[in-house]
Amino acid sequence: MPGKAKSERRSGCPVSISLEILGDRWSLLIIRDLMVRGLRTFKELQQSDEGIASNILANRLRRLEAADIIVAAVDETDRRKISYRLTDRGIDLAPLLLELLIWGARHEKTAAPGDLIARMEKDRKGVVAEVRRRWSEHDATPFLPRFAK
Amino acid sequence: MPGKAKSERRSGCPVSISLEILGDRWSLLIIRDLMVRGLRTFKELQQSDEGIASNILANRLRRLEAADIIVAAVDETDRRKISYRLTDRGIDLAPLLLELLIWGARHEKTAAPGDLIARMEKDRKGVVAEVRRRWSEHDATPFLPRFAK
DNA sequence: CCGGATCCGTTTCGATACTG
DNA sequence: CAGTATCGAAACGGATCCGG
Repeated sequence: MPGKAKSERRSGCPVSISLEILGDRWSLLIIRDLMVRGLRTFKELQQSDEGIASNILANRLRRLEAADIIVAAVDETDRRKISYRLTDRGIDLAPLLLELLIWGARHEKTAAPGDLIARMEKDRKGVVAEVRRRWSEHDATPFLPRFAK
Repeated sequence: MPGKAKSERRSGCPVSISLEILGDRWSLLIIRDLMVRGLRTFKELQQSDEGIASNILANRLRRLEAADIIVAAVDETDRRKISYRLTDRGIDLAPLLLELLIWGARHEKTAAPGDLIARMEKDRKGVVAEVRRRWSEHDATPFLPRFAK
């Protein structure tokens, strides 16, 4: 790669650093799909989110991997497939994602399972614990069945 | 290929919509500066975050305003100044921002007030309530004194 | 087929300079 | 002070190609 070191200023606040990884339209969406929708493979992720370009998806996956938020591993059941999983760091994003989900449900009137969100809001800790439990057990069950298309 | 509308695909999940607004490196940073650092004016915001370009800042401020997350108003004390404030929708982002802060403090080892974060983590509700209280009272006091430069 | 890599036109970003 | 104007650089994203 020619020409790498360019703009090298950043505020030093942890939030900034986090946003250097998460601060784009796709990264958190990918994490949501992994965490909450139970998606695993490149193709599943590509078909979700209604059309992320394959090169962009590949780029984000590598960035998230480099940030130790996800890991790529050969699928246990199907040796040909690669499945992406959240690391502990990635799972720790559950509270953040939950709040994002809650905020979106509250303020964007997209057809979202309102009652489910309401339950989430009342039991944040329980929800996060549930996500954590499922992931530690390698349970691929989607937490949310599906969002409105 | 002509015929189809251009970029008209988006998943419909509230998270996606939210990320259409928040999904960039600067927006949440600006919100943080308003909410947590007590910054108000264009210049303050520009000098914070170590160098956001003025055109980008202007652009983001207008986007956030269009999304009804912030409002621009003539400063009460100084008629020449314009001060930006969070709307109710914006204030509702407090839990999200708190989680982002916690995650960053946990996983990015930037010089952050670790004990303060720890207290935040133990009393999320209290912190959010405090932010809400200060904003409802038009109290401009920064919640966090200052981050490491 | 799956998981990308490459090419390439378009959009957006961002640094600097400038302005009401 | 609070922004525009400009313009090169980077990112995006669609199509296509490719190794396993």
